[in-house]
Amino acid sequence: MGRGRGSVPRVLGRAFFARPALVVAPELLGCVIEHDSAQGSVAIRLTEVEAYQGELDPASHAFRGPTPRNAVMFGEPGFVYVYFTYGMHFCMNLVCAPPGTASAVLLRAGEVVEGLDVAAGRRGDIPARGLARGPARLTMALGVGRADNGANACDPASDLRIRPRSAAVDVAINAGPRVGVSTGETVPWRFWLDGEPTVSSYRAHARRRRPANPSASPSGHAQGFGA
DNA sequence: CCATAGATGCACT
DNA sequence: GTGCATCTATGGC
Repeated sequence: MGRGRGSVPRVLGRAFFARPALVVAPELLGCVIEHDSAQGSVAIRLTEVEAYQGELDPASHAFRGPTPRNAVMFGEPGFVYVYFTYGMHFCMNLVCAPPGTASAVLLRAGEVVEGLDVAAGRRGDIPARGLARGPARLTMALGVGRADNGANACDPASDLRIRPRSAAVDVAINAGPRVGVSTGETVPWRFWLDGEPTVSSYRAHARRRRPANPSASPSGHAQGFGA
């Protein structure tokens, strides 16, 4: 499904990912992640991502060096790092920077542009914009799990691959603090497309037994650059 | 819309 | 044992 007979899907190249996550992340907005499975293909146009800066980044799984779990992050750019969290959710990253540098971009949300029925079968009968609104929801809608850890998204023959933007991004790219992270960093490492209903609403990580922070931006559609 | 609680497996201290 | 790069259900406004 989704490709002409005998043609090969166009994918982003290794060189695109062989740069720091902070550079790659905003350029991924509008690109399309696609997964083939026995149930059919699902494609999602990315509307929200987050950069993780490996050993420089206290919030990164790679902050304390390589482990069996995060090994893929230290490997080839353009490969997929899938992790399991909260006892029930999978989230997926695209690895950035040359091997040895654990830089990666978390895919946080997107718009299902192909395989709507397949995605809905996995996520249930909810408004379409909610199918991939949130990193674990996006992964579920795609049908991605443990088995996809280490897949090469730059391989056109891969079941899990990343396509370039099919159209220019004609809205503002917003930047803000990451979700679930409290490192006190001043650099905004979360990026999203302005006005997208598929962007997950921002919550300043519901810390256990701590009052809500009234100074945090409560909206998923917060201000853009320099605002 | 917003806020909170509970679920639940596992990597790592 | 602790704490998750989270989600859903349920409650209030």
